[in-house]
Amino acid sequence: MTQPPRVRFAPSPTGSLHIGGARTALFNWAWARRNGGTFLLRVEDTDRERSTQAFEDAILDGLKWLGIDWDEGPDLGGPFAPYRQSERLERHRELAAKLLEEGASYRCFCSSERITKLRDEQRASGQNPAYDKTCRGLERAVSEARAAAGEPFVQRFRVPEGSTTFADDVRGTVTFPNADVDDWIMVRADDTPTYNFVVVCDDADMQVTHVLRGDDHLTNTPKQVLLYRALGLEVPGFAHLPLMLGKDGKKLSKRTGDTALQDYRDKGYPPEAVVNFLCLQGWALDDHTEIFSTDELVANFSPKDVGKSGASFDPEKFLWMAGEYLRNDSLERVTHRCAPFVVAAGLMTVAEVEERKDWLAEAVASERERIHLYSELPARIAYLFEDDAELTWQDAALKNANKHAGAADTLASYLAWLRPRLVAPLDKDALRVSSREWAAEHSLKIPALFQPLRLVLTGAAGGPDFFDVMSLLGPERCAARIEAGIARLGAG
RNA sequence: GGCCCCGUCGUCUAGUCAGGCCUAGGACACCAGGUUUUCAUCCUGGCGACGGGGGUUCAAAUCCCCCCGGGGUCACCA
Repeated sequence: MTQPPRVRFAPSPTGSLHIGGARTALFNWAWARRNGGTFLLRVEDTDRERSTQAFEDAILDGLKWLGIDWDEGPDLGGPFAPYRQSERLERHRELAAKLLEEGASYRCFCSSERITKLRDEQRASGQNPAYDKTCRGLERAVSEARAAAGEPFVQRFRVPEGSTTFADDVRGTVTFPNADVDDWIMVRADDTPTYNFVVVCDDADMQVTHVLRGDDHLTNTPKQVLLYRALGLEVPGFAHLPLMLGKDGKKLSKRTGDTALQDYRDKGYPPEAVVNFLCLQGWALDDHTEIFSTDELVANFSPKDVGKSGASFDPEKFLWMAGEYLRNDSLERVTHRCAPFVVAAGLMTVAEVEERKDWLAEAVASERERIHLYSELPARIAYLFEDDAELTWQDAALKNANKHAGAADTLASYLAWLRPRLVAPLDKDALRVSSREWAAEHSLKIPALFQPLRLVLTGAAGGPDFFDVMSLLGPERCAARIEAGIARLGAG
């Protein structure tokens, strides 16, 4: 290994962070961390119309949420500041002027109307749309004179003959015939530089050694490689990551569903699960490991191991993975992360969450194996917040209870026995055992007691062990629910 | 359409570079059992793929050719 790699993630703040972009960032970051390299962030905000500070903030926030940190960036600064493309305009112009001076690029006075017409005609006659190089042969004096006279022009790159080859860690050696590369525009008529131009200027200035980015940039690469050479710069290594596809097999787009990272955050996905799942789209730790930590990613990731084919996003597996993380994480952290959703659902206030932290943790513990996302908790524990006399009974639960004749009497009899044993804190294990004994002594099958009991305590057909529920409810509310239930069952 | 890329269970993938260890492994989903007071978790088992056709070879998911299918890209967007 030579120098530690310098890699970058360069989002444009024209929208929220896309999960495909998040994966690209993640791979870049992992590669840098694995090799003791540098991971930098550069904001590509050259599209002044659509770029906003709010999007930039949201993108950085999303990366942080995933646990990605960076060594240089718009917020941190660094040795190659500024890290916002719009702030590097002078440097871009300097390099553009140099290229023009050297003849590596040329002024093109063709109007955009002419170009559009040309393209239409080419397409109509079955040709490939490309600039016809009308201005390529303009003599320097003529070019200078027309520019001096105020005639508008763009600056085009003079693509040489031959072919362009570059190394790609994912695809191997890639070669494009230069004949297929258009004399592309570097600087627009309004004197602003275009993406393919600035990306090279900035990557070169920031001494980026490896460019890992989406596959959709593959055809831009020969243009950029040619530019590096024209600038007399060393060409970096590339790795074009296969695109993440939607269910329809097409490139994920904002239209086909939840592609914004923020959506997953809002939905209550654990960020660790998001990281893990994203990695699995195109990369695998080995032949059998599904769940792995960020540390394991960092210890093993290489762009050379990324697959070539696109991956269709599978929401079901994603949900499963979220559940895995939720079940295996510490109770404290799961509780902490569930709390905002409990508050948002109106079940508890922020103050209550703080005061009854242990109680909430107990509630989380009672339900965590039944949920996949933090956001699913409120609905599962809502029954604990209901009025004891008017608990909502689900049909399935009532049906189960009614399977047993004399359910109301059974409950009444059980409550008489239970009441003195309802204390706080509850010895759940002891009560579970003795309750079963009670049922046996009264010649009752276990379900004949427990199904009616589940109905009156939770109102649901399924749910946690109800000695957990009793503990959560506390002695008074527990008794109140059973009493109310007996009355309701008897009346029904 | 031109150029480029990709093609292993429905999905994510291991295996392809260095042909035999692959009667193709793991995971999600699905199905069937087991555990459990219920639901869920968990455990066991099952279902299920080398896109097709030709070669090369003693031997091909792996190498070659053709076909088919899918995708990306062709802006004074990034």
